[in-house]
Amino acid sequence: MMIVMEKLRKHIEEIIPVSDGEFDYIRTFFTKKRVRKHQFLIQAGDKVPCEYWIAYGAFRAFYIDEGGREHIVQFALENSWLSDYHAFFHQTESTMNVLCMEEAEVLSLTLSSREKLASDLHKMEHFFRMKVSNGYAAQQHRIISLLCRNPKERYEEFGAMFPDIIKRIPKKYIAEYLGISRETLSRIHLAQRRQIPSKH
Amino acid sequence: MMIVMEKLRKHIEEIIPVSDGEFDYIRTFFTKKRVRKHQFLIQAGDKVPCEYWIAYGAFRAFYIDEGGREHIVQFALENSWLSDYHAFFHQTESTMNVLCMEEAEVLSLTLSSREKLASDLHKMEHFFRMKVSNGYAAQQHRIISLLCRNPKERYEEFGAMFPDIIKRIPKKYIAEYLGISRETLSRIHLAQRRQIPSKH
DNA sequence: TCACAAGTGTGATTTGAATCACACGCAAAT
DNA sequence: ATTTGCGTGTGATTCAAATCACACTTGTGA
Repeated sequence: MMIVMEKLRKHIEEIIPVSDGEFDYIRTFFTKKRVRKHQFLIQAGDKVPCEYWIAYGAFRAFYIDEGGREHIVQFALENSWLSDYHAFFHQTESTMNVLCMEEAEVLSLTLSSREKLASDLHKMEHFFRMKVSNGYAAQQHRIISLLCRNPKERYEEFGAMFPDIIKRIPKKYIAEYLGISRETLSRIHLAQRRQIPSKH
Repeated sequence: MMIVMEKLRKHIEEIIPVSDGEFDYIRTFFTKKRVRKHQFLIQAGDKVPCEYWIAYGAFRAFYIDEGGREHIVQFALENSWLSDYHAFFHQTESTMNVLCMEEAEVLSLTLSSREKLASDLHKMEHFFRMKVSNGYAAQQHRIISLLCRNPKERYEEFGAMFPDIIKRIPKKYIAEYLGISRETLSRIHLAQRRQIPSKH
């Protein structure tokens, strides 16, 4: 649908101005894809030719450890970019899985397209730099949170930062993101509900 | 010293080719600074006008939590870039401290210089994008390590990835980086020495 | 060179969170 | 409409790592 491309344009224009002519060029690099719930966008062991921009829908990117436990690396809702970036940049096999949690529409961008876009249009190089810089700062925040805060504090901070995710995503996955057991998060969550009695 | 600038040029040329003329321009944005052991490069509460490239020396960037405990965000040895990037990008007050651990020489770059350099020279925009992309991937690795691995595994992984840091930096700081208590790391370390008897 | 600080080792004790085990309600698939 | 599975709540138990307490060793600045 046209709407998806228009949405991408809006997203890009949050960082850089884009003329009609430029966007006609930019759009040619992207390929639209519909993804259904429970479908994998990336599976561990796959080559990772693309990164994805989420027009709408919800994904989780997770890593499975030796013991078979899932650990969530990233949640991605609309307007997020998503891939196994290590595998994507180095064109190696993925160590991560990316699974669709809500029916989605995404635009994919291959590495060569991305690099061509960045080298052809200085402003797109700038756009990608800004995006990854923000991601870097956000990840640093998460590292500090993992190092400094206990489960309760991490959950509260997460809730304050991402109220939309708390509402949409099952708690068990929030627990996997925060490095907390399902049960511990349930008890924290209960304690919170006791403090703030329901408003209806 | 000239040598420092030459070293910077080599560092940049690992990513992009740079002509003599270009480098004469690039170098004008950087300011050399000597830093002594125990000196702060950034203190929590300071404005953060610059990021720094380490020509030689060693720094630790750490965050102090409410309980007064230090948590190490980054070690930076020669050829690393270092700042409180959140505060730097947003030109707000630092929440981190950066302390010199070994006499150092650094080149500082203000935010406006950095952005001018990136917008004047497309290839420098590319350079900075590559740098931050690599940092992003490295941080993601660290997050996965914090989520998936126990203290022993984290220490062993760290040792395998950064043998130079293990040698140069006191173990107590490694512990703070890994989110482990000093004592636990000491016991892990002892267990390792028992397994691999000393070679002399 | 001497004294004090910083870093490390090691035992005993405590504790926060994981794990185990089970029940219950709701959503989705047939 | 009903069965199956997924997400959640909750108690009992275990356990890994933090904390506490102290000694020893090394580095270093006056």
